[in-house]
Amino acid sequence: MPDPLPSIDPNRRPPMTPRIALVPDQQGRGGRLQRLTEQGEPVGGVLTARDLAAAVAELEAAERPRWVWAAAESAYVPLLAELPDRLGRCHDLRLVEPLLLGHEGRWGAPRSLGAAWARLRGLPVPDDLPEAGAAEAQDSLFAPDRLQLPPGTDPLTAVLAVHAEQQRRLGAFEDAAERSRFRLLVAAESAGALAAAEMAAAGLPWRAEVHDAMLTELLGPRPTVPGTQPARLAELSVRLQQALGSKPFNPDSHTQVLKAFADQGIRLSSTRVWELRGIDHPAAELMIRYKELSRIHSAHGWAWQDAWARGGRFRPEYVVGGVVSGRWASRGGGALQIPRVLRRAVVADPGWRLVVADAAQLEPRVLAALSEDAALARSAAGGDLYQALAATAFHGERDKAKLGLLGAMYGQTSGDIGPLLAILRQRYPVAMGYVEAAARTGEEGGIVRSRLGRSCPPPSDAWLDLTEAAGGEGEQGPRSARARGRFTRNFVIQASAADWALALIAALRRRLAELPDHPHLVFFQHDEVIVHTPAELAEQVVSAVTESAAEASRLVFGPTPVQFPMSTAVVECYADAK
DNA sequence: TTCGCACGCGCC
DNA sequence: AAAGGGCGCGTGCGAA
Repeated sequence: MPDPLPSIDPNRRPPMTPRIALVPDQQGRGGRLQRLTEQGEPVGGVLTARDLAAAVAELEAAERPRWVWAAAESAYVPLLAELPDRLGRCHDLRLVEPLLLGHEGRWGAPRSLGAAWARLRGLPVPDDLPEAGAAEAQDSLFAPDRLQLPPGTDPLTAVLAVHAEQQRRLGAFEDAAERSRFRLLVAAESAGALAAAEMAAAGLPWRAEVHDAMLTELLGPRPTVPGTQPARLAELSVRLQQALGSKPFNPDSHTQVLKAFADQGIRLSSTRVWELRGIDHPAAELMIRYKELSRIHSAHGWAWQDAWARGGRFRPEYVVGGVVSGRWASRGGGALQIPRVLRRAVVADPGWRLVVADAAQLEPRVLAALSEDAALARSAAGGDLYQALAATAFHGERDKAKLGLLGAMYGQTSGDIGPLLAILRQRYPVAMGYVEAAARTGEEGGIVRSRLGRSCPPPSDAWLDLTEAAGGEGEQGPRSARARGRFTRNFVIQASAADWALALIAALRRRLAELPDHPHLVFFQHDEVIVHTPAELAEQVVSAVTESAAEASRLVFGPTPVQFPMSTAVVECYADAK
């Protein structure tokens, strides 16, 4: 019986894509290949390749298979520089294993190839190694074998067995629609592994001289002696001490700052900027300015540039599935937290452009599609969702519509948001009922899942003890129960938005590969992508983005009146995109 | 000296 | 006036 939803497939020939397992040699450039059926049965013999990249490139061109490997870090990254074209599809065992474990309620079980192999064979299951950054792996001549296989185990044998087992578990979903969506999740997560490796290799174009000029303007010239404070910070530090009439103190120390203000009779509960803003004292403004500049210096200053943005590219490392909701995390350089002010340094190469695209109001649209609330879907049928919501329910007051909807998705209860939530509940009972049901499930210790089937973590033992002890007393249950309710309430939306974004990335990288001259993804941040492209292809890239968003919507949500518009900009500099 | 935590702020 | 989901990371600081 055909699945009700198609899987991601460039040639629209689902679902029988040829599969080839790929295992590189421990050293050298060779490796082994094994053709597989969909179920993971070997077909024919093992092919040994002296030049793995050449063999892979040839098979990719001829068959467009789905490559099966233990992990992209070990199987794809080393090949990347030698392949003439990107690979189209893969099944990444290391990423699929935790998706399956989570769905099976075996959250937290070790996820390496070796662990999956051990479970299959009834062997002692090795713990996962702590995550290692790329720099760490490169520095070590004897990088640990991250596959965690028992000594003497043939990696190809383990890859084949674990892959067959994963395919069996995927096929074991009883509900056909659920199975189909989870298969899509597996394909999309694996596509994420390809995209992440490619983006790390490409890097985000970064003009060090622009960055340097900005730092110099804000902070003063780069200190020649490492470890000394830039001039502006040192000046502010002195002026702070004068303003507070205090002995020298370290403005980076919360305790010392609190004490210095307290000596002036100003009692602060923290040194947060919003709290300082309410203080009528010259030192407060100086402190705020100091924190602004100090933050830029320590988080994205010259040291950061030396470490992460050399050779005209910022090269972070993306961690696919690094957040439980399915959002990506990053390791090194704070890739997902580039301050807006520094976007001036992100500049396309000469003759090239940046296509900056973000999904407008993604999360409320996801809520509309998930909950199938017809009234909310009408507001999400295009254009400005908050404005449409305001026109319908908030007398045109957009701010109130936005605040209310965000509050509903995050579980906010306090402040003057109550009346807004009441209006939303009355006008959009289906959508509000959806998030409230998710919250109740969480409060009761249950599990919720994203649209494609990514599971949230179960409550911890400590949480169970706490809520047990509280015995459901109190108006809304104990604090920890309500906190978990907020988490699961948000999880269904954030994780489903991540599902959609992964599908977008998968579709977009496929469409980009069809264009000449390799426009390529260089940045991905939750609901935003940047493509670096030859200028003459920019409009085609914009079309590819728009089409990919429509494809992602169709794949993840099926037929829905909800639109997921992308706002796109073709620019030379990232800072000009908004 | 090293490690882990709290804080605070950057991004979504 | 503060508030409410998810992260990474630099700094200070006390414990080990």
